[in-house]
Amino acid sequence: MTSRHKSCPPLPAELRLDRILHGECVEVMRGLPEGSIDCIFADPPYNLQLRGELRRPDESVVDGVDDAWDKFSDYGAYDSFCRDWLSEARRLLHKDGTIWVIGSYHNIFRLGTILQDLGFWILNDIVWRKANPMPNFRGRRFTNAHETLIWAARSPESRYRFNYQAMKALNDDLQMRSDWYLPLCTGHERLRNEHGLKLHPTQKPESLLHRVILASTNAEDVVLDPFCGTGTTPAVAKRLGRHYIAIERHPDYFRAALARLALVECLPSDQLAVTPARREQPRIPFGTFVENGALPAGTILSDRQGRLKACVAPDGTLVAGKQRGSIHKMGALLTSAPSCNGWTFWYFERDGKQVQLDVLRQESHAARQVS
Amino acid sequence: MTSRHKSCPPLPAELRLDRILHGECVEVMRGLPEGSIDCIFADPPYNLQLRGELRRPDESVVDGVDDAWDKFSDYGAYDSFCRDWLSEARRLLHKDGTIWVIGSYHNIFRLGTILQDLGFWILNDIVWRKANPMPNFRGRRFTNAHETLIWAARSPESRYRFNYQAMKALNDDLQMRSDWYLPLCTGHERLRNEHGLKLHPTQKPESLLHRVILASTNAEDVVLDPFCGTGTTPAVAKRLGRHYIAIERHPDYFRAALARLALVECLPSDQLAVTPARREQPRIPFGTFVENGALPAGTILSDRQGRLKACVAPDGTLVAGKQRGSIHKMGALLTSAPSCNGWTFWYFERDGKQVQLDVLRQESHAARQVS
DNA sequence: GACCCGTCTGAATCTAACC
DNA sequence: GGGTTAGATTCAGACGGGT
Repeated sequence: MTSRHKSCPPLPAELRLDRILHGECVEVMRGLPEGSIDCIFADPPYNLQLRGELRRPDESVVDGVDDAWDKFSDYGAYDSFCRDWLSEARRLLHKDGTIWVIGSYHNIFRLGTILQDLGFWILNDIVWRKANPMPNFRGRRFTNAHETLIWAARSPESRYRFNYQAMKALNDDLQMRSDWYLPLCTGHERLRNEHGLKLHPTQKPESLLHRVILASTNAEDVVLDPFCGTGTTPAVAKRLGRHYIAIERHPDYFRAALARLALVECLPSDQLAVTPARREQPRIPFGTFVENGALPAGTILSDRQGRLKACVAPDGTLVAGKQRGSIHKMGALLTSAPSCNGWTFWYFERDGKQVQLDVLRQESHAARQVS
Repeated sequence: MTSRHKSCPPLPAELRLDRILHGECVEVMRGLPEGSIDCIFADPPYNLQLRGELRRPDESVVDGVDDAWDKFSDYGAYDSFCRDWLSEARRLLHKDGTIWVIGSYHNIFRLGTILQDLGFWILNDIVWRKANPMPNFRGRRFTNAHETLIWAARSPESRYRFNYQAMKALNDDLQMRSDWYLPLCTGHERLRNEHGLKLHPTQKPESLLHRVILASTNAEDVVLDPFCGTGTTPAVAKRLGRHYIAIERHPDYFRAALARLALVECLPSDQLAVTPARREQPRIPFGTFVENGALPAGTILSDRQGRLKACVAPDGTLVAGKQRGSIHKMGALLTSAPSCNGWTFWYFERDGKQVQLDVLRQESHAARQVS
């Protein structure tokens, strides 16, 4: 990529850098000069359409998002809102600039379609796999354990920046994949008010922004966040030696972001080094081997002596007589033991020999390159 | 969910099950009866932005790749094609039916938007994390290591099927998350022609369909795949004891699918069962245990901490002070909770120990199985 | 200080059968 | 079809207090 700082005329006088601006995002963006931004990160309202109160099994109430800023009358209103701010975003982007947007299934398909329709060129969709998502309390869906980011260049012709080697280094010298495993923003990082309540319902973790900014910008590039909330994007940008412009409408969030930024210092330039990636523990559910046909449903397992037998069901449970349960539970049940490691207890037949279940897991670990 | 097989009039004579149909998907779908399908899996053509040559869904080549109008017209043509087949899909779906679509960032945002606009209700977006994705050779993007599935009900009011316990069992007794780690279709599973070349460019792994079908259908449900390719969906459906209707246009794929299905056998019905939903187990009224003397009238129940007490009345209600009601209502009343599961809330004394009420019910279920 | 245990919480479109 | 009620339903991680 030819950097803006090399290929373009000097910045217009009206672009003052490293500021958080208080106001409506589209209005404020209209006041910024065309082509002046290298990278945009945007975390717009999700239009969640939540219907009622949700309680955990222990009857405690989930403190969900019920703020007015997330409510839209219908898809049309949401689309119109997004076309407006994304059009402004495209005007502000340098011709080689890129944009990141984050969302969930409620809104990400609208965002992706509008990006494509406006002429952006999608480079990747990235999955933020949450280490500690909220469970599905009613057991009616899969646990919603991820959010999606779209990374797009201003146009198909953009010679965009991608710090390939930095991403590879961040991932133990393997190419960085499109699925990122990161924890939620909790603990001390989560900003709280004087009552100890979260200040913002959806504060993003700095680790996420760290990876985004490190991947797609250079030091001294200009990063814009039109919905900056409590200031995660400008905070990480500042720490990593990038310039920032951030916009926030809500006075509480705006004040919190100002205070937060005052405490952030830019890393010395010789320390803008990568942080090590957290590797996930590879855990392989037994059901995996039923799905992939290594142990198809109907297979008979036995214990080492061949005295106890059980049949594999399509969902990875074992069945013996009228009883059904996991490999561990059934091992315990049939031996009247308080507990049992099903991986080492059960055997299956392969090439006429009895093979311990755990062998499958070991083989799978060996084959598995990236967790 | 009330199954189609219980709540609906008999299938029209024209719905002949367990067939692969040769033809254009929309045309063939038009010939099938409304509301006759329980679940649809669709892997439509991705078709966009490939190798500088753009093709419309009808395979005609779009020229003028650099022309903005043609790009728009290409998205428009793709959208129009998808609105057509998704509208037919919605007509065919039973009111409580669900649909799965799979795609990549090239098309999944168009699909998601159209699904929402047509009135489908998204339940989850699922990320298929590929165990062995193709690396990014040019080092200009993140390794594209996943595809996205959208799971949606026909409408927000659909009482859709989700085999929660089976999915939990498949994942070592933890809720199944929205990110699935599965290998690509390779090796013996990959269909090849006489030259050893892969027969279909994007054959999906059976493990993916196993999870999809197990999660969202019952045995004997009807599964439709409008773009069945080499027949992965009908093959897994048949093995798992589901009915199928599959559509394929390309004669080579159609023939391969026919040959493949001829070799697939359905699992014996006693091996098809998965962990049942507790909701679907036979209900046992609490009063049963008062009648049969297991908990005679006059028995004192307490909560787990032993702080709240209530007395069992002859009709199976509980009495505390001036208040009387079901085990659930009294648990809710005494804790000021909006609701309460009395089975797990109340304890009684047996052999000097506090035993949860639900244990009685479990013992009764177990006894019922044996008899 | 180390460890255990109980408590709290997170972008959530979160019930279904019966009368 | 609407209202009522039975009863199904949670995982990881941070934090704080007690041993």
